[in-house]
Amino acid sequence: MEAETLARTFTALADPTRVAIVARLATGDATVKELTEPFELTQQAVSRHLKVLAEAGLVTRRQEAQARPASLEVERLVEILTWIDARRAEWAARHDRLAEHLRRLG
Amino acid sequence: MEAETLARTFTALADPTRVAIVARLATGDATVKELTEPFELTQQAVSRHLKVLAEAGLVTRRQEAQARPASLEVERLVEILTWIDARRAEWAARHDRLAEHLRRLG
DNA sequence: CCTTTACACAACTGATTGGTTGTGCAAGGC
DNA sequence: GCCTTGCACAACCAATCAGTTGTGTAAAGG
Repeated sequence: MEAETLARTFTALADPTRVAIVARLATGDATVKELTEPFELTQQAVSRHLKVLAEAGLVTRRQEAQARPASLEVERLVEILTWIDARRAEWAARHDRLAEHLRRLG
Repeated sequence: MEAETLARTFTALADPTRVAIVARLATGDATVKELTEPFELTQQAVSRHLKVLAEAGLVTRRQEAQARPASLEVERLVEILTWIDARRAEWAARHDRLAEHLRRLG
């Protein structure tokens, strides 16, 4: 994944409230109303946070009578997971080579 | 991990340049000078990005003559990885239950 | 010593962010 | 038809951010 796309996803998660919302949505869908109370925010604030998450592709919305429940898009999270694991692997490979080098020397 | 700590880490990665710097550091340590050219930034800009990454614990600096090379702190990345995987697991468990439910019905 | 190298700190600027209040609107219940 | 519910859009505000230029400084080389 390119740096820009990834940064956009990270930007959406660069806020404690949104991180908490994502954690909440992992346990089940929720409406704006349902998120308003626990997070002590106005309905508008929650609505905006969900919009940011939706624009980053971390969340999808659907219509259900007057309500518009939000669903977590786990695919997006997995993309981050994949990227991080790739970096971790590069890092680990480098450190393995270093250890091997030191082993040969000693 | 709490939402706030995690958001701080995500904030550091909420910029394409810093994501690219992290990717670069995964392949080996680098000085400010070495990062300036490929990213077409001033020395000061790179220095600031590294400071943000360091404050988030994603990078450490060390002194080496006049230079101050930056090292990736893979531990921090692993913390993100762990958190995301936990959310993914919750989400998956929920969807398994739903599938089971539908299977029983059908 | 004096210069060069590699870097950090400070002040400034324009853009973005997270929050607010105010308002509008579509879907149901009565 | 009217009221309530659930939500989104718009305007505004203070704070933060990413970048710039300008300047200071510690370490190494001549």
